[in-house]
Amino acid sequence: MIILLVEDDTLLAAHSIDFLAKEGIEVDYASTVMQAKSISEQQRYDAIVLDINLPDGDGLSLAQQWQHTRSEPILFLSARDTLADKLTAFSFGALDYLTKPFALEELAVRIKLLANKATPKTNKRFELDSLSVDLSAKIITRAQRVIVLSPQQWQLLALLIEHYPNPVDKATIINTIWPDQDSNNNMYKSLLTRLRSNLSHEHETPLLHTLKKQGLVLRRENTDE
Amino acid sequence: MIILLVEDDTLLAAHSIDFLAKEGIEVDYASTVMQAKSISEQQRYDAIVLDINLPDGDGLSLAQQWQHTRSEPILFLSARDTLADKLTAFSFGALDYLTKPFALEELAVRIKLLANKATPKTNKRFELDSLSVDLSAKIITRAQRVIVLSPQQWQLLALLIEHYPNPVDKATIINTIWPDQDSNNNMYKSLLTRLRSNLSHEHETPLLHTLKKQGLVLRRENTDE
DNA sequence: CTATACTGTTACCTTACGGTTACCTCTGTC
DNA sequence: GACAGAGGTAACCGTAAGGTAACAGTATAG
Repeated sequence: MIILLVEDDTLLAAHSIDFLAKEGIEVDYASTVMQAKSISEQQRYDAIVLDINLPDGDGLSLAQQWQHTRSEPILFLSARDTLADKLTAFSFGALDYLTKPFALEELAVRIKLLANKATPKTNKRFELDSLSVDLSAKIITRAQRVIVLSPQQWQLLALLIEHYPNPVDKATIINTIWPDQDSNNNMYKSLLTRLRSNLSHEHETPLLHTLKKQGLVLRRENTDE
Repeated sequence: MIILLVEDDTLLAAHSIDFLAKEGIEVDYASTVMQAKSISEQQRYDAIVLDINLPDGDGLSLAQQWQHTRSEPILFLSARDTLADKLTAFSFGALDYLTKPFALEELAVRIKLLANKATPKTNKRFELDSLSVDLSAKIITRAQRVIVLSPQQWQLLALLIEHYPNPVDKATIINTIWPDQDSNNNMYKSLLTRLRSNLSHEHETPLLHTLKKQGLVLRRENTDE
């Protein structure tokens, strides 16, 4: 079992890593948002433990960015123990929240629980029509042809796959891809056109359908009459 | 979503039930171990919330008994906040542990998380005659034929399904679909005609019936008053 | 420093959604 | 029987939401 720990208190981190090792939990460690991003690039974890206060940003926005590109369960650590803090964290995709100071034993137990819950989701492959997506390797093919997507396009596709076969609300998409930006409808339209054109070359059946006023779906059938 | 709450503090229980109801969580309630056992006999829950200290036993042993007979995720409540207490609870199969006093909001969030983990999203379906509606995926079929509805028509159909098998008052419909607008009766009539024509092509039996002066119903036959 | 890719921006096109109107049927009441 | 009032249908059409293409600014690589 391997987790990612992002925590700027190096002493606490050292103790944690030490203790978790005894519990059979391997730890990748980062002390800043920047580090966390680069370290985690090529790795899949069983869980991610995020401190909220970090020197170059905060764990919350990091979690938000990862919410739809990564599938790891997230546990937040924070000295802040007000209800508002906790609710915010959960709304950012946290699956658990531990206030400092905490016992390392409890952290270990909760990590193990999160990791166990996540394991049944080992199936990391998505198939629809002639489209095939490897979510962990980030490789997409359509009818034997390899497709390369830009970061934004990948984010959108991952979001749609995550909700498949249900549609995703346009507002949700915009909030996910442009978390802080002012929501510009044109950016959304452009992104959509681009993803569409990449996913279906030539005369392949379109897979991205928008339900007016309701959102965007990934489906096979052409729902025309 | 329905949960089982076992808690001997009736005041706390009442508040909790009240609050959870507002969050859309239905609660079966028991104040003792005995009660909990008999109430839960025939029911499957999305999660179980157990107080540890109970008048006729303790939540821990209850959890232990259920460990192999029931599959629901368990969250413990307790005023005891020592590490040992927590570790014990987790070793008895707890998936979460909340120390009293706690905020009802946090309880609600954690319950929802537990319930989600347990149930890998099953979409809500509605079936009537040859009509089949997937409310999450927003797919409608009538006798294998896919039906596409406009946003307003969706809203209306969803509203009717929500109240099925009861009729929905015309005023309610108008207020739902045109919340701020001035209620124009013609708009209502148009919408209704359009939805009807979409739902039953050709000679299929009509499913939308208006009961004079009472409202609109989804029904198989016109079994009027 | 050039080349390339990615994304934000603009301008324009197309479609079908939904409001409007006109007219029809049916039922009940005086 | 005529009229009122509710419910139902069909057609018309302005408009906004959705879709596309081309351009520009910025980064990143080589």
